[in-house]
Amino acid sequence: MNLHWYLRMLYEIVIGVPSSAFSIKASRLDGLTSVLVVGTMLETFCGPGANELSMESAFSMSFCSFPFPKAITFDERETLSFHRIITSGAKGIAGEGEVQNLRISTDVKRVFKNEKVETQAHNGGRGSCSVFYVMHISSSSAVTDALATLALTNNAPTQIEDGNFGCRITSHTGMLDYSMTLEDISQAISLAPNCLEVFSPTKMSDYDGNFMDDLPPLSSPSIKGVLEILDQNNNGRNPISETFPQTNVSTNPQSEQTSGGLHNRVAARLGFDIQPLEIESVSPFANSLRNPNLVTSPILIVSPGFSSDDIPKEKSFYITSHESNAGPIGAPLVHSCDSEVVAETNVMNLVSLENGGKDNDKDREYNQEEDKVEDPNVVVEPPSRKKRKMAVSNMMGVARQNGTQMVMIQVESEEDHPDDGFRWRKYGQKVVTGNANPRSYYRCTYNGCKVRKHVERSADNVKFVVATYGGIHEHVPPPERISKFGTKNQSGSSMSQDSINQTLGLGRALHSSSASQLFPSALAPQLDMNRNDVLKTDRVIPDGTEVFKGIWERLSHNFGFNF
DNA sequence: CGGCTTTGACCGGCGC
DNA sequence: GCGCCGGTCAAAGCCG
Ligand SMILES: [Zn+2]
Repeated sequence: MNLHWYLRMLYEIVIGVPSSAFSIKASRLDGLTSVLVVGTMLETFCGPGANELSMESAFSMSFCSFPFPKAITFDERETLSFHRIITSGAKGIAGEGEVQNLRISTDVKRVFKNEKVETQAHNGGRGSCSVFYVMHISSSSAVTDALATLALTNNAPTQIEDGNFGCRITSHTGMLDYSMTLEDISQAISLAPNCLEVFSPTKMSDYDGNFMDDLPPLSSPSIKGVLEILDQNNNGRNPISETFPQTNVSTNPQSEQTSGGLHNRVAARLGFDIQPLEIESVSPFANSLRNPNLVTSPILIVSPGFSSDDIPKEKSFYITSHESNAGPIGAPLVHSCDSEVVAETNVMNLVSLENGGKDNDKDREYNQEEDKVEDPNVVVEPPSRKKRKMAVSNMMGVARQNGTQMVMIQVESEEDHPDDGFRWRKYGQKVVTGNANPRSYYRCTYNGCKVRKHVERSADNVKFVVATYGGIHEHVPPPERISKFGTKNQSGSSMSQDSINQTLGLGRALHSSSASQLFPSALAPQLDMNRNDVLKTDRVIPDGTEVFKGIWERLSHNFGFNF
């Protein structure tokens, strides 16, 4: 193994890439951090001393109470050492999780109709991290995809490390994510005595001061610096083998030394100090506000007065208050963004369209409400709406129509009526002006459920299917779907009422998921961790192309790499 | 026969 | 008021 290369790659990938490619400020602090490839999988690890990590959104699955096969039960999870859990609209990709020896892991598989697994993502971690962040999946997946691509392209050395927190990813998969709920988090907390706080942002301002978006530019350590650190760390010990178990997670964060801007900020916010960071990874949310081209999202906020040019024929689009009826948003789309390595269209943009001009008073009212729960990913982008829209691969929008909340989701799909977890009965079809593709009307077949939706192929791009949901399911998705895998909730405990309420979209508790905050999850397709066949609708993800390009350029420039 | 789609009729809101 | 249009109804048909 070429340690030199390894270290450089380590730095670049773990620190440099997020910074350069995504404007995610990050820094490498004391301790070992590694990136390696096992077979076709990329692995990243944080060594001893790590107490905070933001790397992989899929990790949120580890804390989910949602019943899915092979779920990691809370009491099995090595969460004891976490003293802080930070979520940021994270969603774990639908898939399965399992406990492997000495690590927490989640496996994510993308399974198509033919049952063939196309991509996989695997995450594993140990309790050596007392804190971990969960990045917005759209960004984290893009990052990890890029990293994986890069590492694989360069035949990164393979190394297996059992002892530490890490994630192993081949390629991110679907768009169907599970949203962590407060229930999940509270359970995690209850089982993580060292977890002093859970940061569950509910609106953009929650991130203020808690992430590095408003911090000075990252002062990336030079290669020399990295090597120096390496020398220090490697002083007599193998940086890789040294990583193991860290059982000495500090129980007294206040006594720990702080390091790093984010760290200081966090400490300040918390009122006490926390342990040094192994990695600082910042939510890309704020960055997306500034630079939508870097970190993108499939979410589309449709403002009142939205012109028909943007969304044909929807007469009344009003931003809703996005109350907190969180729940699984199943939008096949959105949030997850991940990565099918594909076209540039995979780069997602979250766009908040400006008012079209009419109903300004009302618009303003709605907008204000919107601001309160503004999704960090929302990008105000007045002009060139159409153009932006074209760049969006998956979108989600919220509107109010005829007094009922409407959620619009655009997802790439070959099927005219992508499966979203609920059962629907078609009750009409019409061709509406502005779109030669017929619009189909569906109503939820659940007894008494009033939820309806209409689905149509996008006039702009027939590859996309636009589904507009209205109403809230006051029930869970059809059991047959949930029990598809025939496994019971292995977390040992059944869903609490709150959890159920959230699932139903009735919950009023704040939700950790920004998406859930934005959208009445129950309106959207059910996010079902148990379904492997749903991912066919989520082919929208961000492409790693541009990211990789950025990485490549950076590597070439900094290190003279010539891949 | 249940569950679903198809499809023309119907209806109500809105703009002219 | 009239006609357009999006949305819905419901009878008929399809299918396993
Ligand atoms: Zn329903």
